[in-house]
Amino acid sequence: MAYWLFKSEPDSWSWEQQKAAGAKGTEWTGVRNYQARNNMRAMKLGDRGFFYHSNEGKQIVGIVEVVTLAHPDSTSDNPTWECVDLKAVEDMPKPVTLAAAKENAKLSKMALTSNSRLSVQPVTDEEWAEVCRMGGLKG
DNA sequence: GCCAACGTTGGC
DNA sequence: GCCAACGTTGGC
Repeated sequence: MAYWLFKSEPDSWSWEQQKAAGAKGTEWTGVRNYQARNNMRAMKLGDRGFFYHSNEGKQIVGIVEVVTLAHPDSTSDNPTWECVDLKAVEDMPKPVTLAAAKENAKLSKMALTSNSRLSVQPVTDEEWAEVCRMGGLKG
């Protein structure tokens, strides 16, 4: 299984809204960046991701799961843009802030800290385990 | 609200 | 195909 990180501004799409979408999940729309789209194309059913609030909060607040493979983004006329569907799995018992991630040497190579502009990022097994530990989850 | 970093666009 | 100009993102 692969791990990912999804960024969203809570003003446009928040963790609360994601949870409200329930078990069938909802499209992760609005990605208009090739690198981010390619990451979504590489996703498989059951892959997991962190849900990160940018701007406001600047912290990882929950875990999501990929419930459909990449398909055309229904909010775009251009079939170039694709997205997956995500469902909320669980809250981070203790949200992991960007500041905390930056201070952790094990996370120094994480895309979140080194390429903050990328909205859908790969996460390594080691990074996943470390963030889960910081957040109070087993992983 | 500012601005640095990055990605995209478009003229040549 | 290069690169300057521009727009957007997101941390501060």
